[in-house]
Amino acid sequence: MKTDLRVFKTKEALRNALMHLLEQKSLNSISVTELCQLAKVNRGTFYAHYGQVENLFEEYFKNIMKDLADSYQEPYKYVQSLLSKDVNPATIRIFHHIEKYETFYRIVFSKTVPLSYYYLLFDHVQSLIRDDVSEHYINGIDIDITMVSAYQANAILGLAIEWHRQDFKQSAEDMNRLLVKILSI
Amino acid sequence: MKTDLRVFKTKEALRNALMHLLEQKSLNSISVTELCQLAKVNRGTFYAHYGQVENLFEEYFKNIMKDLADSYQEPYKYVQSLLSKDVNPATIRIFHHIEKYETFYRIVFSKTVPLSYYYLLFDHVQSLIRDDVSEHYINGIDIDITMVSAYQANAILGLAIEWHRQDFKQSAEDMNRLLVKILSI
DNA sequence: ATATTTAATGAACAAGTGTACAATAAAATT
DNA sequence: AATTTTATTGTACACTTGTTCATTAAATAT
Repeated sequence: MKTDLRVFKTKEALRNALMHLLEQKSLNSISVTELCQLAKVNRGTFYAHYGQVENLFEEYFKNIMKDLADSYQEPYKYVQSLLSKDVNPATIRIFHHIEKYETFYRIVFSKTVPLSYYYLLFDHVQSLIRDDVSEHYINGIDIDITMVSAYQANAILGLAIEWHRQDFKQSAEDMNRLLVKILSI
Repeated sequence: MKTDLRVFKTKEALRNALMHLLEQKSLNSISVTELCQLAKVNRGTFYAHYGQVENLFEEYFKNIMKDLADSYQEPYKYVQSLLSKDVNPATIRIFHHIEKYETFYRIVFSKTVPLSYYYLLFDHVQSLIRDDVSEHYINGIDIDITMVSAYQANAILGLAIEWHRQDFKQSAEDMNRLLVKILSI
């Protein structure tokens, strides 16, 4: 069953309005009322689809996460010059992905945003890493793969947080080199 | 200049009211109105001190972070049986600290809470780790200590997140053993 | 093309938000 | 103990939130 054209239109209008507002103010300061006024959508209609502004943002979020997964599938362009036994290409791609969607990640890493966004990001990175980890450490029987991937995924996100904190002044390539250096310690 | 007794009383009343409410409902669902009704404090008075319920919570937060720092100063009770060249006692104390304040950390790690709490926690862990890191890697000249400590601090918090996600079913000792095992890989 | 389905609208509601200000009362100062 | 300072209170205001429901209108199905 395909979605009703009217639903598609209102969702699109709301999505566009949100994008415009996000250029001016932070996510948590955007009210349902002003969003609906800009989108020319009835407030009741908004509540029929989303409970709060954050839920609308999460739809956009999912698109970005899809790109993260897609870029993981891509040929490993960036790993050739950065050979190191412990580095896997997936982690290396992450900084380029963040650089590509910098505007988005400035929101995701901003203080006022709910922790749930970080968790969504964490989940994706963790699952990308889990595969590589499980292949690596199949021999060590009683090691908790979930915990190891949680450890490694969040370690890399720690670099991303610090990168954001330093206003993304380094290039994605810089971050790659840094990660390889840390892993080689 | 010491704080006015009235200010102390109202802040105390609000703090107590918040603690009672947090046992029943989540932080983000507590309204200023109900908080003030329970605390028997005028709503205007609340706004004179805090802008939102979260700001009140952050005062409580600072006390917990003080304990985290204090426990770092304590004799290293827990490290004797867990000797490993790369493990430092500070990181090992963290899981016991989290276990001690489990109720609190269930809030800090909950999805609806703003990312700022995670950052406050991150900051403290990072600064605890930074000292050990800088002592370790003084020889490697061009390594960014801030980035390395961000990496390691968040790695450990990754374990904490996964611990929380699994409802703290492991003991703090279990988590210590796990961390040592991961670091020894 | 017409009938049917259903999404969007507008209006109205109780409740919470954030702010302002004069009146009051509690604490600090003399 | 009397005076001054200032935090708290009560009240009011315009606004946002989240929900409900009958009406309208757009899309789908016949």
